[in-house]
Amino acid sequence: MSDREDHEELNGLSGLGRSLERTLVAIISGEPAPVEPALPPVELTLPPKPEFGDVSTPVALAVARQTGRNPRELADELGRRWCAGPGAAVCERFEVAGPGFLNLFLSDGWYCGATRAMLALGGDHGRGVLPAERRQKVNIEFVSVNPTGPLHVGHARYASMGDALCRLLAFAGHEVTREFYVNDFGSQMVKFGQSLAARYAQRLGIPMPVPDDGYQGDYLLEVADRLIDEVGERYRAAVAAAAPDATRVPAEVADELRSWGRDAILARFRDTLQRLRVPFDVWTSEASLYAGGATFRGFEGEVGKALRELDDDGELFDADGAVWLRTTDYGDDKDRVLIRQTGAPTYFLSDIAYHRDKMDRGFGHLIDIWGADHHGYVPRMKAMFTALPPHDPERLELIIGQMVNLLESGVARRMSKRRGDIVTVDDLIEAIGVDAVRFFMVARSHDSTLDLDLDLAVEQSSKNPVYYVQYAHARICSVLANLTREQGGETAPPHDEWPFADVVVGPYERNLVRTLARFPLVVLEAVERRGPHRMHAYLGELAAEFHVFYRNCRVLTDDAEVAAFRTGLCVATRTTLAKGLELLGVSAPQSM
RNA sequence: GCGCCCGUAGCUCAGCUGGAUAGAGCGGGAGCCUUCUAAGCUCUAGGUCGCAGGUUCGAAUCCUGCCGGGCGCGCCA
Repeated sequence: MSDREDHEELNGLSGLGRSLERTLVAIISGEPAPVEPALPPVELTLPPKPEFGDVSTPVALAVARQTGRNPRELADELGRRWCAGPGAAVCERFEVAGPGFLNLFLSDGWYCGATRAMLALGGDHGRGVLPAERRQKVNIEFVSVNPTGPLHVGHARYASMGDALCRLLAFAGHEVTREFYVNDFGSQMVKFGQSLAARYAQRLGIPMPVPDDGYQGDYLLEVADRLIDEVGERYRAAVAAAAPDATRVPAEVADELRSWGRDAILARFRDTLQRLRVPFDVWTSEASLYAGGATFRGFEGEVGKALRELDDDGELFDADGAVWLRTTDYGDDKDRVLIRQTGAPTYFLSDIAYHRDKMDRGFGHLIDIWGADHHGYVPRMKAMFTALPPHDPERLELIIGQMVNLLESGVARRMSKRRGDIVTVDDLIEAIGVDAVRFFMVARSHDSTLDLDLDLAVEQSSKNPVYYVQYAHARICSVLANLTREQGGETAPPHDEWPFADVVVGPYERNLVRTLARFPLVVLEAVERRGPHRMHAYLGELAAEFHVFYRNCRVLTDDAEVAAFRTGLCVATRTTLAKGLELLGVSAPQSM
C-alpha cells in the first residue's frame, strides 16, 4: 500500500485499526518463532478519560497471551514503530498504560481529515461495513400471526425491532428479505370463522353468541358490518338455521366467512404496518403450503414435499395413530406429532414445510423473531432444521423478544385478550405517534422486558429521548439555514471540494468527531449482535455530544476557517443523525 | 419439577465472544438564556454489578451451585 493510500485510510477509526494491525503483524512475523497469523483484530476504543489519549487499544494484551510476550513491551514496540512509520502523519505521541493499553494522541490534522472523509461519504458513511465474505442473503420473518384480530403492542415491538434490524443488515451489506408468515390455517381459523358468523348473525338480528373459545373482540362487529355491506343477507338462511350455535353453521358458509374475514384482517395488517413504516417484501400464506404439487399420504404442495423428504431420510415414524418426527435425535426433549390421529396436520408440520421452502428459495441465513411466549418451541425448530437439508442448525436463528408493559401514570396496564381489552398498534400510533413508537420499541435489548411509558412518550421535552434526538437534528438544520441566509451562499459545497483547511481543533470538536467516527462501528455491532438498541443509545450520545459542542462552539464565527470546519461538523452530524434515525424508521424533522 | 430470559445507582436500563477508577437517561440537590432553537447546557450526590464458590495476571462479563422475578412446558397456534 502506498503512503498516500495509507494516509487516506487513516481518516477512519477502522482505518487506524487496520494500519496498526499491519504494523503488529510485521512485528510478530519478525519474531524467531512466528505465531499463527490469526491475530485478534485491533479494536480501537474511546478511552474513558482524556489522559488516556484520543483512541486506545488493548490489542497488545490479547496478543501477548498468544505470543508469550510481555504486553507492555509489545504495546511499546507497536507504539514506537507505528508512530514513527505509518502513523507519523496523524499521531503526535503514544503512551503505554495500565497492564498494556496503547493510548494514542492524535493530531488536529487527523480530526480535520476524518471530518473531510465523513463529509465526502455523506449518507454512505458506515454503509457496507460488513466484509464482503461475510455478506449473505438473509430472510427475516417477523410479526407473523394468525389473521384473527388486530395487531397489539407486542407486535409493535417485534415489527419495530425486526424492521430496524432489516434496515441495519441491509445497510451493513446483507441482502435482506422481510417476510410475513400468515397463519391462516388450522383450528384457530375455524374458530375465527365461527366467531365472524356469530357477529354477522347478530347484526341481522339473529341471536347467536360468539363461541366461548372464539374471538370476542368488538372488532369483529365492524368486520361483520363491512361484510353485510358487501354481501347483504346472502348467508341469512344458513346462519339462522344454525342459531344459536355458531359451531353448527354449515362448513361451506363458515369457510367463506372465514376467508372473507381473513382478507379483511390482512388488509388491516397491511395498513397498520405501512403506517408503522414496516414494508414487508413477501407474505406467505400457511394455507397455501397445502396446495398443489406432489403428494404424500394425501398431503400436497410444500407440506407433501417436506413429508416425502423426511420420510425418505427415515426421520418419521408412526405411533398411536399419528405420524411423528423424531426430533429427539437432534436434541429435543420429546418427539413431535406432525399428523394427528384425526389426520389433521399440526402447526409444527406447516412450519417444517415453510422453513424448508425458505431454504429452497436460496437464502443463506434465516432469522425468525418470536415473542417470549413461543420460546418453548425453539428446541423442536432447531431439531427440525437439523433433520432437513442442509442439516445445518446454525443457519436458522431464532430471536426471542420479551414482553411489553404499558405504563399509564406510572402503573402497568394489564391487558386481557379475553376481555377484548387490548391496546392495538393503531391505538398506540394514535396515542404517541409513529416516531415515538418506533424509537421506544428499540430502546432495550430484545431479551429485556420493555416498559413503555405512555405519558413520557408524548412529552415534548428533553426527558423524552425521541424528541431529544430529533431536536438535535432540527437545531442543526436551523443553524445551517441561518448560515445560508447570512452568507447568501451554499450550505453544503460539493463534498470533494470541502473548503476548510486544517485548523486547531478544540476538545468539544474532538469529542464530536470521535463520536461521529464511531458510527460505522455502531452499525457493525448492532448488526452482529442483532441489537438495534445500540443504535438507539448511540443516537442519544451523538445528540448529547452535539448539544455540548453547540453550547460551547459558535458555528458562525469570524475566523473563516474555523467557521468552515464547524459548519462541516454540523453537516456531518446532521447526516449521521438522519441516517441513524432512518435505520430505526424514525423521521428526522427539519424544524420543531 | 424441567427449559429459556432477567437480576447492575432511588427508578428504567446499557455494558456480557474477559481488560484501565462499572456507564446513560429519569428522579434528588446547585447553577446557566443581551449571542446560531433553553425541546438545550454545566456541576453534584448516589453502586457489596442477587448470593456463594471456581477459572484467570485480570471477572459485571466465562463455569458450577443457590436465591428472587418473568415466560413457557398441548396430537393449540
